[in-house]
Amino acid sequence: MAVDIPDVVVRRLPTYLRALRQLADDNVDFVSSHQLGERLHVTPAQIRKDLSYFGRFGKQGRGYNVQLLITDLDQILGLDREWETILVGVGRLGRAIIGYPGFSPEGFNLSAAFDSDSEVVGQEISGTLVRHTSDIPLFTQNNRVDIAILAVPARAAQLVADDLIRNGVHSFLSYAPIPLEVPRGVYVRSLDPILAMEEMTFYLRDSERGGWK
Amino acid sequence: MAVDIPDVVVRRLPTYLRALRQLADDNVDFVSSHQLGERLHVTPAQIRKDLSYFGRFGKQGRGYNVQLLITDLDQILGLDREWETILVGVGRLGRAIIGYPGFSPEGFNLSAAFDSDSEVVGQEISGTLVRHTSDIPLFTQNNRVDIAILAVPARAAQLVADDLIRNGVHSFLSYAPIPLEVPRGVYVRSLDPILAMEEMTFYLRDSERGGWK
DNA sequence: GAGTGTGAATTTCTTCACAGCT
DNA sequence: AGCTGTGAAGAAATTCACACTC
Repeated sequence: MAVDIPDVVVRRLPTYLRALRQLADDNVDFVSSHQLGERLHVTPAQIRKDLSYFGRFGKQGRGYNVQLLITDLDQILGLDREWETILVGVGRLGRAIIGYPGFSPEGFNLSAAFDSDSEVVGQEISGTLVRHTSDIPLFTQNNRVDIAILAVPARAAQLVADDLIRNGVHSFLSYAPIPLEVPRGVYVRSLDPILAMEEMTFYLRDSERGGWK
Repeated sequence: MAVDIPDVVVRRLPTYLRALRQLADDNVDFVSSHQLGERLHVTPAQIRKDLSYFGRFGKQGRGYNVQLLITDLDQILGLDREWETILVGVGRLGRAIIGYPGFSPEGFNLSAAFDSDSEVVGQEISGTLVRHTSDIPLFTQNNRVDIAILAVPARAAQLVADDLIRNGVHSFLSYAPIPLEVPRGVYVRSLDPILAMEEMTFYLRDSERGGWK
């Protein structure tokens, strides 16, 4: 049972995994924390320390076996299984998400899409049938839902999330530009372009042409 | 000249600003760090400390004047002006971004969109003409570009970024699921759904039904 | 010889606690 | 009386540095 892993560590693991997969594609067998760190702009010590929370994966003098470490990280991150996801909100962004080919290779299966607009309900988009949001309770009763992806307008996001939580969903990837208010034990990750942009403008603010760091 | 502001602080400011705007909409005149912190699940001390990096905005015994603090944060974050942005990649995601109504109220003006697919070049989407990526040099010569939003496939992202950097763009919001390799002085913020999902599955991994925190 | 794993040192970030202003 | 702003304390994260293993 994972006990006391700092959040920042968990946040870095997927990036390590991605770099390792790339190395594997390039038929690299072993990689040192130094080499990996160079690729990712992370110090070698950080990589070693991060991994040490989970076990001992390296070989002294050699580094890490790429394939083995991929397998281990897959298991640590829970990527050695399928995750059932649903999408709520089938507007322009929702459609882009449905059609996004990146989820399925990682084990994320989009099992259903929901919208409240009767215009779009009943349509099949990129192979997924769009259901009415009022069908959510029935669907969650009969189907496993591990993660809900929210692509609804800001004003609807909280209500939709509340509804999903009531129906047993406790993990969200939200594209809505508002902070969702959720009870303890519900996990939310937010992808908010506005927050990201506003953070950038701070650094851009008084730097016409480079060199503000 | 802003000197030594921790990154984490800058990352929180936009969330404060957002909450303050909401309070302003509700005609709240003054807010204490305690009240604001409660809304955002942040400790009052953190808010006070964060703001103290930039000046003294509060009134003892009263808290912060909401309107005034909004104005100050707007200025601190550089949101008291227009920012010229361009979009590269007009696929499904790119179209969603072009149509997203959230950017313009924050002062982000999408001045052009680019794609390499001749099918879409020349089309006007949500009022923005799509140009060919080969027009980027000419465009950047004649127009200010503060931030480029990348919505291109992973395999194209690095090349597109390199090209833009050569043409003087040094700030990116990237939706591509790869870590962009950029020279010093170029700022990249990445919105990567896969990384976010993989972080979540770690916490979900061995918790069927809540309580893993 | 090369590179891990890890306590210890260091740096960074957060919280405390209170003097001082309104 | 109430709440800010901030040094100082405390906690967390990162980096160092080296004993140890392959």
